[in-house]
Amino acid sequence: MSLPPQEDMFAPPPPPAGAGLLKNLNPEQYAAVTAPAEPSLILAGAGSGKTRVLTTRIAWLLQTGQATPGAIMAVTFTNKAAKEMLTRLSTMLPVNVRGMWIGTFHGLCNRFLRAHWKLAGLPQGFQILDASDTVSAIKRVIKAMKLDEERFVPKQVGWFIAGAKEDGLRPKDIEQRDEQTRTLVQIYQAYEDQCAREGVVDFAELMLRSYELMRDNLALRQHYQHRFQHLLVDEFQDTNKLQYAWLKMFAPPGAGQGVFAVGDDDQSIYAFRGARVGNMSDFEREFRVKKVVKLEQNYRSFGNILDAANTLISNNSRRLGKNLRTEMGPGEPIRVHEAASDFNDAQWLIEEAQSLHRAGMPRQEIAVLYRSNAQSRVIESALFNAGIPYRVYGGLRFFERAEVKHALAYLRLIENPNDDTSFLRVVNFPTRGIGARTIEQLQDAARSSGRSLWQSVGAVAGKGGANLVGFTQLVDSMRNLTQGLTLREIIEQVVETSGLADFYRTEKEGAERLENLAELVNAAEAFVTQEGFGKDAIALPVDETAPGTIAAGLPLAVAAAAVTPDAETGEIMSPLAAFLTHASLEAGDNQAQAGQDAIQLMTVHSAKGLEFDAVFITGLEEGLFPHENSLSDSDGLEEERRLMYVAITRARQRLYMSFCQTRMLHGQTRYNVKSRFFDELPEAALKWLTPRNQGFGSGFAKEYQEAWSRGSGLKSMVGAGQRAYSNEKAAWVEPPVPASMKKKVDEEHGGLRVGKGVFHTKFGEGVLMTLEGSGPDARAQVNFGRHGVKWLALGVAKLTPID
DNA sequence: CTCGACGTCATTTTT
DNA sequence: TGACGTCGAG
Repeated sequence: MSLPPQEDMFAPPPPPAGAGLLKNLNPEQYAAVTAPAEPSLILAGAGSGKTRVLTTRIAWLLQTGQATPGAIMAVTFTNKAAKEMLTRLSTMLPVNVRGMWIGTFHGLCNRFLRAHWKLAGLPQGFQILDASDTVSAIKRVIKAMKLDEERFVPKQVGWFIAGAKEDGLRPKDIEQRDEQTRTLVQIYQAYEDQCAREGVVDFAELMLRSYELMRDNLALRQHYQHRFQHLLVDEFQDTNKLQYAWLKMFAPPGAGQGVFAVGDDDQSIYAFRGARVGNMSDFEREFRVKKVVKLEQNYRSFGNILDAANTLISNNSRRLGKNLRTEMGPGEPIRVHEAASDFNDAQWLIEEAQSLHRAGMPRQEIAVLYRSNAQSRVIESALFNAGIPYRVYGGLRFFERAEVKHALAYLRLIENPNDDTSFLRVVNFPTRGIGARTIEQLQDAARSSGRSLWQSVGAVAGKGGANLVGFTQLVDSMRNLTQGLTLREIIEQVVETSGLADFYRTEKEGAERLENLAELVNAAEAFVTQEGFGKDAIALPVDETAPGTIAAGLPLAVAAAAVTPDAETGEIMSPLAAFLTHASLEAGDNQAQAGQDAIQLMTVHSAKGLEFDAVFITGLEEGLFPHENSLSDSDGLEEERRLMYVAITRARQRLYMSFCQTRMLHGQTRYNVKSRFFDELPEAALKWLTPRNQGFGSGFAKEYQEAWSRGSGLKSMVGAGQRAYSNEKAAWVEPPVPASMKKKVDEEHGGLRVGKGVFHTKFGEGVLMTLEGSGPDARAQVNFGRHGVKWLALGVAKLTPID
């Protein structure tokens, strides 16, 4: 390892290289950033400056001359994290980002396979199937094999295949114990053949194919192991078996020098999709990590919040051990609220959120977290009725939208007509008289000849055949028309020529879809102009030291076979192909109602990595959180607890936890018991907004516990719960209504009259039909005509009287 | 091909 | 409850 240049002994000593970078680091962070180039495991607690440590480490390695950009690889799970890293890095140093390999596992695999497509046995312009493409491809295989889709559900078969790949298993490696497995393996094999024919790979294939190539090609492996002196891994606790094996392939040899793994075992919440927390301790053992650095100083939350998090998580066994601390003081207590129903809970929540907002907190800084997506509905409708802007995460993403996928399918066909998935998607969209029979005939023809649908068009005669030929001519003409155009022009051309634009222009709901297609053009433009990722993807794996070749050290013969760039431009992909890859690899933002200041609604899972001034954790009920499906084994419960830990540690200043006695779930009312997690929190950090142990009394809880220990789930308790509820209901006391709130409601009440007109920000004008209740429970029934008859809570809905 | 009726299902999810 | 997929009728 090279050392910083020697000081001139007569000159005043300059500050050591990299000193500026290290200025405001705490001792733990400092130790991590400046760790020697040997395997390091950094246990980074929530809010401990993990990203800062990672990026500063890279900057420090570069600035002290310990590494060149080309010797650094940094891996993340999400595009967002990768971008964040690049952005921060560029503020620290004027670095040549191009030479570094910073990206997601899949992004880097793509980069690697683009460079070595020939060795990997892939076509040069291979395209990537996203999750839904994969399912539909598998569906086609199952249909072609004439198997029962009831027994072989495409989605589940997809899990089987992805699971196998993530265990590093090809069809031949799978033990076929029973008939079912035997058939699954046959499907797997047929699916692989189909992918090979069509020149496409799925996400898991990106990983597995690169892993195998590294494993089987000594020269290549030596090249990369020599090149990457420093391998940095983010969110290490989320790696699966294959990803860990992949990392070991790239790790510099000699006990894995320079592998810098950052993770938090307490935030491992993805076991259900194959993540192995165990990789952390495996890494520690296999790489002989000398010293684990723990980042325990938290810069995000106040003391009560951290106390809650620490106390809760201490109930887990099998931890690497870590305790967060803060210098920010205890702050406010955690506010706990019990509601009679999910409806009431939502009303309370938005009233609370509104008062935070009135006190000056931006809505963006308020997050509502829940365990499962279904829980968002009540809250959404309450927010909607009250006219409060909100944003729900987790919806359809940009590149997953139907109209966008249609446009991409045409673009993919231009690149590769043998892409049957794309062919089927748009062969009759917009409709051009090609029916199911015709397509079936075509599929039969293709199957028997082992060719693609496109290649089999000629073989299908008859009335549908002519239309099919028309379709291929259309795609051919698009290919001709777009020759030599810029990416932007190509997409504009295709959207028009394909008939998509006209289709959506006539469609009554088409305006938004047209906007999205216009947005696709913008995205393409941004992709081409963007520094870093975009250009990298196009002018790929050309080594920074000698354009057109890859780095020295790789034997010539391998090099020649490995990288085959365009002789003139050095490009190995067309901008279009690169953009299509980008579209598969990055699904885009969940751009719901972006722009305005809105309350953030999301699952606890999607909140990981985020932070907010105020956080509401809702639905803290047994069976929901922890979820009933996770209770069968202790691993499941521990993961739920980690999930709760993640939820708690999202909050900076203010944290609310709420639960309700009854909840509408799957069209049935469920009667709930508060979450066991309340028993695992420090009493001193909590402040109950509602009287404790009201509502459901111990009677119900006991009955519930008994039912549970008999092995029957919560579902069987619905009847019993009902009885208990009606017994206990009389004991329920409404919490005292703050005078201020009462007054406000009364005032609003005052202006409204049954039978008179009212105005609502979302529904417009309506007629007030009924007024009932008082205080926070005051409700109004309003007929909004076109929008129907609605019940609105006066505590939240903005209703103004009109004459 | 389009539309409506009916049946089924219901943690968590990135790439 | 409600979203989604499949199937049959027009």
